[in-house]
Amino acid sequence: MNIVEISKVLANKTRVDILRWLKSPEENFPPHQDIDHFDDGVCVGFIQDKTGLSQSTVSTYLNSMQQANLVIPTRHGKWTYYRRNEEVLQEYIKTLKEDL
Amino acid sequence: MNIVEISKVLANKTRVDILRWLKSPEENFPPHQDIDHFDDGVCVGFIQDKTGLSQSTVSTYLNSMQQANLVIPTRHGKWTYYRRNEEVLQEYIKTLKEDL
DNA sequence: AAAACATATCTAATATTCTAGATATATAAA
DNA sequence: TTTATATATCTAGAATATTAGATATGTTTT
Repeated sequence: MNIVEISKVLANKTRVDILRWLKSPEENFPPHQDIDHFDDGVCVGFIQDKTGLSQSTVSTYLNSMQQANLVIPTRHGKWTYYRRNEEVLQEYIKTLKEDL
Repeated sequence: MNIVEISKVLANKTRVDILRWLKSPEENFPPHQDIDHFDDGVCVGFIQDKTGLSQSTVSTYLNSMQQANLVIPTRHGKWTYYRRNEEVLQEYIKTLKEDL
């Protein structure tokens, strides 16, 4: 867990928004086609629509968030679902509280 | 209090180090010339020495940290002392915990 | 097997950050 | 009141981040 790397992710409004949206997917996204839950998160296309940014930009953002271990991808057929990594998010906040 | 602006400050190792050093100045810096406490923080020169970076870079860093309200400057004669703004730091962590 | 769809990666242009040297300003010392 | 010291600001080059279009890859459908 790296404070600087995670802070870089949070240094962008869209990426912070994505993390917030993923906190309650049922409130922020339409239901998926094949499955009726958000246990593995939300597909890239839905996140892209919500941001209004290009597909490649959103994919790049999600990749950087994954590098920092803030989200976890799961492949379901042709879709990739992303969900929050609550452990790392908690650990980040705990580290800030204790070390910063 | 702006999550993105503060995260930008924390997205740099040196700036995180400075905040940590300022948490316990007596452990991290030599005593000042004119005063025998760190109530108003630490002068720029001491911080600069500890970072190993140029004077202008450190001054720029401290300025950005002040813009984000993470540190408070106080002028004492020809020196400027910087100390942490604990309220804003606490508020940032609280906001992350609640909103993120 | 070909076409369609979802996502990832590559490429490149633009914007921002990083960093230091030079210069300016403010205060103290001689 | 000139000189020295501490810090801030200006300028500019290098590095990194932002962003989208084009292309590649993997999966499903026909």
